[in-house]
Amino acid sequence: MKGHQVTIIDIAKKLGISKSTVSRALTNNPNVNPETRKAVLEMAKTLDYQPNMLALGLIKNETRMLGVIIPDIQKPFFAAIVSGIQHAVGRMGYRTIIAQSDESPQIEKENIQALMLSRVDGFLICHTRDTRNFDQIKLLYQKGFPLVSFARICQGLPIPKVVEDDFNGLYTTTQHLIERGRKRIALLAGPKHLQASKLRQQGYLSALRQNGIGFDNELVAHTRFLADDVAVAVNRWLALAEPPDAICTIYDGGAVQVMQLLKSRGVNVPGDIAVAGFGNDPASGLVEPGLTTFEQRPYEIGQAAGKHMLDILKKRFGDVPPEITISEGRLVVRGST
Amino acid sequence: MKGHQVTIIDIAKKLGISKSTVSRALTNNPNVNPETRKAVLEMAKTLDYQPNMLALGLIKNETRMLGVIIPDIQKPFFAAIVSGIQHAVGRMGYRTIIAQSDESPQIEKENIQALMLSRVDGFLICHTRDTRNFDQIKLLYQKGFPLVSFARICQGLPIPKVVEDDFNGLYTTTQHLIERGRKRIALLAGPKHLQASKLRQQGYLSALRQNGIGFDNELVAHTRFLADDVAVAVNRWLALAEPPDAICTIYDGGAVQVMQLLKSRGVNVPGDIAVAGFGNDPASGLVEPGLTTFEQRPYEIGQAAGKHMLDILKKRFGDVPPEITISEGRLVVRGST
DNA sequence: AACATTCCCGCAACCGTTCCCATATGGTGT
DNA sequence: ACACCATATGGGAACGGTTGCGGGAATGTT
Repeated sequence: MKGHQVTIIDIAKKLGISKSTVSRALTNNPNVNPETRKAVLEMAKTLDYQPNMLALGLIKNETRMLGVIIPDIQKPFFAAIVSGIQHAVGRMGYRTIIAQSDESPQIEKENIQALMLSRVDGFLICHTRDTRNFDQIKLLYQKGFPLVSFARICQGLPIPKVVEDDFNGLYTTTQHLIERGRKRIALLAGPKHLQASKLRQQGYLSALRQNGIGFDNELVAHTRFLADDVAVAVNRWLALAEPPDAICTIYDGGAVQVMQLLKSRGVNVPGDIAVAGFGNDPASGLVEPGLTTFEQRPYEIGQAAGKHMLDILKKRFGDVPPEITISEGRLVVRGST
Repeated sequence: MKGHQVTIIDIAKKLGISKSTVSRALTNNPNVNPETRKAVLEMAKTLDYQPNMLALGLIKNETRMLGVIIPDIQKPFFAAIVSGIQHAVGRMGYRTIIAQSDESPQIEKENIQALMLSRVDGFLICHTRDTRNFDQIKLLYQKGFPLVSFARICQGLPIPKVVEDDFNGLYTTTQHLIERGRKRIALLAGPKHLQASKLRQQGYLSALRQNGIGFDNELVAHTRFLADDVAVAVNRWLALAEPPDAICTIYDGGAVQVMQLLKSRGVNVPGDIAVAGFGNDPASGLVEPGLTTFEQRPYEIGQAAGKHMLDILKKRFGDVPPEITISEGRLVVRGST
């Protein structure tokens, strides 16, 4: 059982002085006799005094805690982002409360509510794949909470955002496949309404257009990033009169699943169909053949998001420009193409 | 900028009653007129009142926050544990502050200090691979903090612990290799002082002994779970007059590295040397050939740890037995053996 | 009608800290 | 001797809630 907490009053009593003086001594206030300060500091050490952050937070109205909302910590992408955020804000003494939405907009909403009650000093949010209603985050904005949006961002709010190199990534990857002589390039996309998915699809389309390759609607499949969606898409493509000779995906997880499906069907990769991914997840270097993919550095995305948050927290009064940071990537060519 | 926070005093003023009554109405205290309560509740809603958890925490001396200390959130094992913990304690309204020690005992110590100041209601700790001094966690115990130790546990403290199926895992895996006809089975272990590594090594030794296979000290290598250590070990084994015909590892990450090294040396797996792992990390199903491994379910380990914590928090006064939970596993046989 | 009981409600203390204001003390300038 | 100032300290309000205690009004009991 936790016994009595040592408070500044205990120190004051032991020393026969007032708690005001103890407080001043502890906070490096100059209006205190050096000898008194020394005595207080010593007594604090011998009593093993620990300041009560709750009381302090009540006065200052800050907790030095940041709320981080992500869909799923078990995805390497989000884990790396979290790590980047923590290392960025940790240096300034901020702690992070991680909340998982499990890709549920409802849980996302509840998490925001709960963290608001916990009086976190700010939010770093990556929405679920299904979030279409941004009322909650707008509410946060209205209430004046420092906000940073990353990866799956909320548009239309003047807050800092950090995103992946979406357009460029798929443009580069598609270009690469075309250079490898592929003519019928399929695209495994994400949810239609998701901005990141849209941009990646635009990159893909742009590369096709620029190379005079006609766009075939049959070759684009939208998924919710679920294994079943991928299987349906691959089955459909393989059943086509003219199946694709390459499959470009907007996420590595999907690419790995595509490769496994093709392998089980006896389709040779890259001989019959080349496969490319996006992200350079740990998995992409492990599969056989290695997956060609557009590398992203989620750790750095996290760091950038964390730094934006620190900027807001610091300048609290001189508004921070709602800068949008694009995390640069590069193509990693492996055996799958 | 965050404007004025709505407090119970605001509600009280608007309604012309005292803040005590408002407080009682809001906390379902029976000593309040149903009509008054209704009025308060309505006013709270129209004013969008949010209770201040800091003030509440100051009184109750609790934060409903739990500190979780892990070496590295980017390791799938720890990410899954964190997820399990969060889902277990989240139902009871507890939030988790995740702190990474980056495998540094010093940072681990600092994290514990910082979270103590933040007045978390309890700690769930997995130590670094190098932690040998457990003074910090013992201090926490003395101070009466609810404590749960998992995976890399602190022995000698009467607190709940959740561990992997260490002994049994390596016993089973080694037995499997022997059944496959392997005679010279090497062991890639972890740090010598780490309890989990010790137990796994004992499982390995036990299986050898039981099958009348002599123990060869040359065939055991200790690592700090680093890639360089693995390379050194593999090089040493391959240079032996009588190289091993199987390599058993105590962690999947090491097994994957071993397989890559062997492949780059032109050694056939499992033809020349069989390889087995521990954990069933996501990677083990992706490599070629698939890695035979002893499955662990880190998500469940996290859940068990979270439940232990809830038990302590609930029974606060009727001590909880310092139970040790072993998370059962099973052998997953794939191509590498 | 007098008294006990119940029901609501307000007052004030408290949690641990910061910070403004008042005050005592001693030294300096005139 | 007096006003004046700097320095060091104490007192108390404030942050936003909870809670024990006491009191007044309404009701029930004899």
